[in-house]
Amino acid sequence: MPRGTTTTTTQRIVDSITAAIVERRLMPGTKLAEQRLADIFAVSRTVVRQALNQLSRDRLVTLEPARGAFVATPSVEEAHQVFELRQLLEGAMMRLLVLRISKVQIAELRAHLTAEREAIALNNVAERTRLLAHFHTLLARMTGNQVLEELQADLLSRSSLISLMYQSSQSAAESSAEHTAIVDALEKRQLEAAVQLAQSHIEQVERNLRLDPRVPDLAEALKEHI
Amino acid sequence: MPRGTTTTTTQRIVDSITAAIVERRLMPGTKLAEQRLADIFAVSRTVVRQALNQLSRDRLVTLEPARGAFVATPSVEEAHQVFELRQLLEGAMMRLLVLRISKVQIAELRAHLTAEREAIALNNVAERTRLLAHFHTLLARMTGNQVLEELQADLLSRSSLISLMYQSSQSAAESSAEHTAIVDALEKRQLEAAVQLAQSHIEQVERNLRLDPRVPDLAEALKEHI
DNA sequence: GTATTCGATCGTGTATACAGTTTGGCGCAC
DNA sequence: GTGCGCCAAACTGTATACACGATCGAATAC
Repeated sequence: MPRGTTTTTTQRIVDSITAAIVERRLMPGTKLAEQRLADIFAVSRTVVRQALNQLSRDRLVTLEPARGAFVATPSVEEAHQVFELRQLLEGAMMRLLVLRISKVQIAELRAHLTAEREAIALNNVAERTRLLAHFHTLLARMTGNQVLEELQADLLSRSSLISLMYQSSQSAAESSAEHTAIVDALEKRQLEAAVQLAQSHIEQVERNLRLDPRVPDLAEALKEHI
Repeated sequence: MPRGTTTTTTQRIVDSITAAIVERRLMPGTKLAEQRLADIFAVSRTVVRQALNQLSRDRLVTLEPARGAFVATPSVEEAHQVFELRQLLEGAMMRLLVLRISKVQIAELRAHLTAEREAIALNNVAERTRLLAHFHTLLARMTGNQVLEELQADLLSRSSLISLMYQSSQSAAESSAEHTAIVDALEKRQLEAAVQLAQSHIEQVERNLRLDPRVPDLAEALKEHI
């Protein structure tokens, strides 16, 4: 299809596969054969390859030479490193935001918090998951630093994959309460409190992953079916 | 050079172009036509396209739809954002390293500092530039966090492009002295001093860029030639 | 019955072909 | 002489073709 939307074709496939991964329709480790994807999206392998390359840069899929593309299976170590970096970054962001954040932005955050609580009250799982992640995107955006915002988006998508791989037992209500505490601290310009709250929030998210008892996927899968 | 040890054809071309950009053989704004690159590297456009896509993800080239690839010309704003993020990150790294760094690692840093001073004494410009950047790679590596290390590599390559675009008037000797002060603070586990030194070092690097008098390239170019 | 090797099939890696768009130049009108 | 428009060359975006390598199964040897 050579028509107009030239640049969006690849992106459409990237978005589609990303959504499929995040929404658990594609489980970690799943093979992504180029021709099958090409058939599904009614494009050539060329475009699919570009999409897979992008996804591999986002660490959502891994490319094994001469073997193909697979939905990424982040290791426990990688998971820890991602969350450690997020912890550093959120702390640093607080230092910026305490100085910079405006009343309008605080109001925007409050509105977001309300939306979070609504989705939780309605038990709208998909929406509440999206909103809980989007809170962090908002914070990054409010620094006014687009490079930082892009980095945050990167880390969030990786976190998303990690969370669904190591099923999180996180309580959404607790998360939202922690978000509220962070906004409170920001509003009062309490630097140390904001940093502390933001960092322990991320720590909490990581702690609620089932990281410890994991064994390689293969062994575990076999155990189930003896 | 940021990327891993995979020696595929595509990676070879990415590395080659990256080197050319960093070593100023390809100036910002230069058009990178696919067929010409394909001829030069004796491969097909397919491979060149993959390489250009990777480079655009690294922000070393920009892809304009239906127009082609160009060596990136980071804006003043983007430059500032990159350095702001680096400042945050280096500060955060200091907090980790003050807790984690070992005597062996300190020794490694000392050895590196010696190499820096040698290159400066010999006026070996290429080597001293490489070493001054590599100091920051080393710090990132010593956190033991590979995700952080990759991010740092990314930011350093972008900084490199920025530095050569907005010709830095940085004194290499001063930079190296600041590096030494950072290592001293780390060795003595002086948290606040280390953070302060690391951040003001990055600030210094940014301050030595010719960022201020810049206007959009077009307007400036016209001004010169009235 | 188990292990090993060989062959077929499938899939990736690269090259090439084709269609559509942008760009720069030439000519024509004013 | 200047400005506008049209045409051709060049280039990008996508599809297709082909070759090499990997994976899996079957058949054979032990």
